[in-house]
Amino acid sequence: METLRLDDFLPFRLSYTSNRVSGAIATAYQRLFGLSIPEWRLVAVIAECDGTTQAAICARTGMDKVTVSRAAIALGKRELIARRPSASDRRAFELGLTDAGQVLYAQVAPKALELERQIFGGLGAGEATRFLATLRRIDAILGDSAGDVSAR
Amino acid sequence: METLRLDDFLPFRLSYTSNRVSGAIATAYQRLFGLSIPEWRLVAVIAECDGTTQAAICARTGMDKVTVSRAAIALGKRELIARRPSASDRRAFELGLTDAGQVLYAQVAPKALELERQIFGGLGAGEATRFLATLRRIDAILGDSAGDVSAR
DNA sequence: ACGATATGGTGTCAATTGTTACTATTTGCC
DNA sequence: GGCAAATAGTAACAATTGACACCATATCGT
Repeated sequence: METLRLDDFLPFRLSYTSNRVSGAIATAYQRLFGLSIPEWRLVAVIAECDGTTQAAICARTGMDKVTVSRAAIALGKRELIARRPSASDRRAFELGLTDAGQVLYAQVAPKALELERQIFGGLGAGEATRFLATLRRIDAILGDSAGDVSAR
Repeated sequence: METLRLDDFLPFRLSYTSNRVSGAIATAYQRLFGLSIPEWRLVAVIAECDGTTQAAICARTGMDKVTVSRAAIALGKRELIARRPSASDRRAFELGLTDAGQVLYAQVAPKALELERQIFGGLGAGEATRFLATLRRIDAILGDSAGDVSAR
């Protein structure tokens, strides 16, 4: 039997490292801006693409629609985003940053890039690029199948 | 201002892919063996290293001690692991697989390796190796500092 | 045009997860 | 030897998360 060593088992190591990175980032955002990870993701997506809807954010980020809904409500209450009823679909909102949201984003975005550099800047030349490419290849292998590899 | 694109933002992509992989694995283990991810990790560690204690498992896997405690109790109830009071430290248990646990492990381990191959086998030659090495480098960068990058 | 079905979004509930506090034992220090 | 501080493990609680049910609107087939 081929042996199994947890230390070399890729799904474990991936989860382990990812959790550490997420923890570090989450702490920083909470402390600096009072934003949870879902909330800051919404801010980032909306800044990139004004007028998106919650469903579009779900598709793009893989977050659950309930998570997105809660984050949107919270950001709305803090008046960081505006939720205008969509003209073309009266069930949906078009999400946009308010002025306050744009001010926040102007602080958040550079900080995000700085954190990224702190963590991934120590990698060798090309290493980060290859790493990102491999992550994308894994996504492709998992496919659009909601991720149930074992269902065959 | 250097632009921030969520699609290229490494902490996000890492979390995204890791969640998909974990989800796939978790579903498979739940369905096949009725094991949660913490539980199957305990089985794997104990199989590798008979007589370990819960604290050692925490150190090795980064899991919270409460999580480990719960998993150990659950596995004990199912009589997959035995929890013998440690001779040298009467607070601790020495954990070991029962006969039933070993039977289970003999099924679980090959399946784990097969799942790993299904997901990571599609990567190019050396790509998986480099990927693992990069994960370890990231761990090293984060250091032992409980992961608070922002605390400076 | 109209009924069936799908979709955007939210409320509610259950399960998971982490936080804090606690007991029992051990270790280090005087 | 005895007391302070640390550690192994657990319990009780709080917060996060996701699953499910639901309403309003939109889309599709006929």
